[in-house]
Amino acid sequence: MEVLEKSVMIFKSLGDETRIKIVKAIFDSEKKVSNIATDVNMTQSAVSHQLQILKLSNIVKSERKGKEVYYSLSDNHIKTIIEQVFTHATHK
Amino acid sequence: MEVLEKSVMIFKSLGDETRIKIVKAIFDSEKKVSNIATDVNMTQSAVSHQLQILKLSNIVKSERKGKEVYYSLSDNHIKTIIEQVFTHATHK
DNA sequence: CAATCATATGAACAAATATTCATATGAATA
DNA sequence: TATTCATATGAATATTTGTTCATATGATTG
Repeated sequence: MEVLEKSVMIFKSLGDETRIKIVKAIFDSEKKVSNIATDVNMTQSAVSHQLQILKLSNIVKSERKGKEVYYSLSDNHIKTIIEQVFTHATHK
Repeated sequence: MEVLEKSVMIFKSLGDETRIKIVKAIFDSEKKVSNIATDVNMTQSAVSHQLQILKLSNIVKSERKGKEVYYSLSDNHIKTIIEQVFTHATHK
């Protein structure tokens, strides 16, 4: 995939209130799916679907630990991007 | 509007191939609508609609000069954000 | 001030997307 | 190994979104 397409995917992935909430929920530390669902007040299924989208665009990564799957941000670069946008949104 | 909502708007606005192309077209210098339309190979109307979305989320600003309206990025912060995402997309 | 040029906008249609529901998969444990 | 727990996934539906077409607005110029 081209850089432009990938960039669009990243923006698109973050351009949804549910997904931004998910990202915020795991911003500082990994969480398992059921806890994320509680945090963002959505069904397990809906959250799982959205997590797959975030994963496909390399925004989050996952790690299975026994029965549970833990999700976290894929790297610090993503954090920087999100913080920048939050800052921009704050001052405009 | 809340910061989270505004942030979603910014991401959503940039999460579309047409709009990213528009943003790229005016990345270094302002351009009038008709020239943007030519650059991104779309109708004037479609471009104008998308420019309104970009404007609503404070990504671009506009200035009328006679009959023509020139669009440019609203500030350097937006540039930084886009460059960051492009960099991330390049390395993943 | 009528005509023309540039851009904006509303409505309609088509395409993309999010959520729900039912169920499948995968792992632990009794 | 049958059951239970946690997560993933497919299909269907409902909503959102992008483009087109027709036309409106705003500004220049003859």
